[in-house]
Amino acid sequence: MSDRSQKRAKIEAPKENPYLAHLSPSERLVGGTAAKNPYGLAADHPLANFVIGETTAEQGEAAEEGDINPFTDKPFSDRYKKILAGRRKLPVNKHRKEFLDLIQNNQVVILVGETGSGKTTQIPQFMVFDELPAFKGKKIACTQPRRLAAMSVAQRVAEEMDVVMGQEVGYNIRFEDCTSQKTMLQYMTDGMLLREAMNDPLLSRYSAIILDEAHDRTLSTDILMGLMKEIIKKRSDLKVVVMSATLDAGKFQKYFDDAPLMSVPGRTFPVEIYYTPEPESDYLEAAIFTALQIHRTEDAGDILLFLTGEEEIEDACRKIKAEADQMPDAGPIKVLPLYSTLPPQAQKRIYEEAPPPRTSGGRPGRKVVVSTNLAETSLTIDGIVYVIDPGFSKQKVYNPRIRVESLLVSPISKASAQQRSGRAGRTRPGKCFRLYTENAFMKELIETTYPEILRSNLGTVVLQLKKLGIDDLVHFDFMDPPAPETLMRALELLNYLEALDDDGNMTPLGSMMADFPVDPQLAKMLIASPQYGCSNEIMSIVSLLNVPLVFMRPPDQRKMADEAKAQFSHPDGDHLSLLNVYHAYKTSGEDQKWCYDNFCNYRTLKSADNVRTQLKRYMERCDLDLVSLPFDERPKGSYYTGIRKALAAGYFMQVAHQERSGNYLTVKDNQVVRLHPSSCLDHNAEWVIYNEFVLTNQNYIRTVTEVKAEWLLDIAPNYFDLDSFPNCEGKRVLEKLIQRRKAGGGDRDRERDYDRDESRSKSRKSDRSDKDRKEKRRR
DNA sequence: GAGCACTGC
Repeated sequence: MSDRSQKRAKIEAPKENPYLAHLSPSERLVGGTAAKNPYGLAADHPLANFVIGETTAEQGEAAEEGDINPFTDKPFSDRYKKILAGRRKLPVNKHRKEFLDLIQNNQVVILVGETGSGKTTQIPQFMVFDELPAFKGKKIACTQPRRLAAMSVAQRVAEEMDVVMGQEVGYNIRFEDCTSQKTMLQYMTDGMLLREAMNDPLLSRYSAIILDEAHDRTLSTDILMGLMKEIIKKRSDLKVVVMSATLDAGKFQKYFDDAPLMSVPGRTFPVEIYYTPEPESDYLEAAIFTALQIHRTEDAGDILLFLTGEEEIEDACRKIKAEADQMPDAGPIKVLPLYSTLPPQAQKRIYEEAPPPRTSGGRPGRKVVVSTNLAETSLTIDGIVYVIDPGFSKQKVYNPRIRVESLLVSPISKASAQQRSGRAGRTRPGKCFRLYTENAFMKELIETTYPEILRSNLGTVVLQLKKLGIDDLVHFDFMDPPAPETLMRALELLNYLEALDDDGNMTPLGSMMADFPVDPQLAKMLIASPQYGCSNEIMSIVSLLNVPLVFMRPPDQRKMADEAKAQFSHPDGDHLSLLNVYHAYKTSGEDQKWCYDNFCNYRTLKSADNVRTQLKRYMERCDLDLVSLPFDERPKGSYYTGIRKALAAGYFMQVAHQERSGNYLTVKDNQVVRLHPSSCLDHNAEWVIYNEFVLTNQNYIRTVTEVKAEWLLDIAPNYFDLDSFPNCEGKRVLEKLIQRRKAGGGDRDRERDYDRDESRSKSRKSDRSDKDRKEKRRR
């Protein structure tokens, strides 16, 4: 006890300022001295007797049950009282005292709460009454991995506290800061808090930080947890609560040096689990069969089926619908797909009611939702009684050897299986059909899904850590330390980009790169772009690279869609086509109909424009010039040449060279790759840079633009140190080029670039017609 | 001649 009071020294009460008496407590706080503590409140104020860090559950509850809202000084509404009654029934409410005891006597508390426990809405409020953050000129933050959750929980809590959203309670997510000077409780995305930490490494604006959904183990949550361990050493006044849903809380507890753990039961209904007696050879077929079986034989109640991706889902939906419609002894069925790239209005259909029976008293109608992992955590569908879990999902994996991230259909974890089955018991008892054996569940499934940090390229993570002032990455206390090779790859990348020097220290350039909310390569490109006279264009291109594909291609209108896309094609590469699309979109007046007519995704373009506005703000903040080259500059083509050089300034490590065989080989790694068929690059380009390496049945490079070997040597001499190159044609070409330069032809070489550009474009046309003729002959 | 699980700044 005494230890704590030393840490959290009581604040001496200043004399109340009578001129502030007409203001609400939180308004009195802003900038005023009275604001510093609650003792500046009138004696009959609901919080008058509260001592920060020493309040009791009874005090908090009494204040909540009073007539006057202590944070606004307004009478509580009737709606508030109704909501309050509901809150009192949440499982977490019984643990208010226990929680306060723990948080008052410990700096870090781990809290395990199952779904429906109320932890996300109530715990932050418990803390508000104990911390009274506004009286200290501080705030309480509660992080969420997803934006939607941050927004909707904030909305809910604002209602529960009877305040206007964005005032005392608010949220802060990218593109939308819904907080004010008065905000004392702020929900936010974990990425947002991380970004804040990069500029305020002690997070001094907060008196308490709650990391919610920590079991999700997002990259940001993992970094934040490591950061919390650092910060609490330096800020004894900071309280930290780590909230998680799964049972592996012991791991969190251990990580935070045996912090106390509190467990709150959930409020869900029992779910009966069924396993298959034998392993299934074809999970898709088994899943469809099971869905139909349930539909024919089980009582009313909707079905949720988990599959791995869009194509599989659409396929399954068709088959289930077709077969169910053939069943004479079953009720009507409504089959609905759900995945993130589905347009929002199609996504909303999952909330539609199941169809009624064909005749009164007939077999029940049923809704079947066929979904990706989206329905496992991000979205909740009420009314689900039956869950079918084939046991697979697509997961990101990173291969540091070839530096490639890819998606792989993999078995899920036990935690994931549990989460899935839980979806059947939201509103009443349910059943979960696992399409694998109980033995497989027990012995083959891993406990929890590997955290993202073990499955990702860590370029951005390492840069962020450096920006946070963590110099010694090898000894940084990761909850799960990434493979040394993955860290090495990241350090190597950042060193070549000159974000880190040879000793691994962050350069001023690296510090600036970390400010941009994009991959390091793209950040480098943005920062270099003014030197190439084209920062306006690079901002547009980078924005489009940071949103999903803009080009729509409905299966039944492929030809039209491809024709529409061809209008934007630039012969030298896809990055320039993106620029064309952006420009056309802006010229259309950001017209939705124009997008529809041209097979462009309006929402995507709109969000790209949002991103661009943000990037522009960062560019200005970094004092980078916003410039364009004159379009009709002589020699011809220099406008696009400037842009391509700027692209190379960021992408010089993602280069492929075309061998005489016609194959492309990636530079240094010597992976055989092909241009993605969607590429608009229409001629044999010897050197290309690419945005993305897509690993499917074949190796593809996607979003590709032609560059010149000369540029690469100029831009990244360190990377193009040929001693480090494996033997290949590209290496020999570069060697010859270097020899020629040594012989003194360097500058003339560069002047001739543009001439060659023109001659190249001529030969390109003849290439094309050559090819066409050959095609015809073959037929 | 194609296949984008899901988030986030």
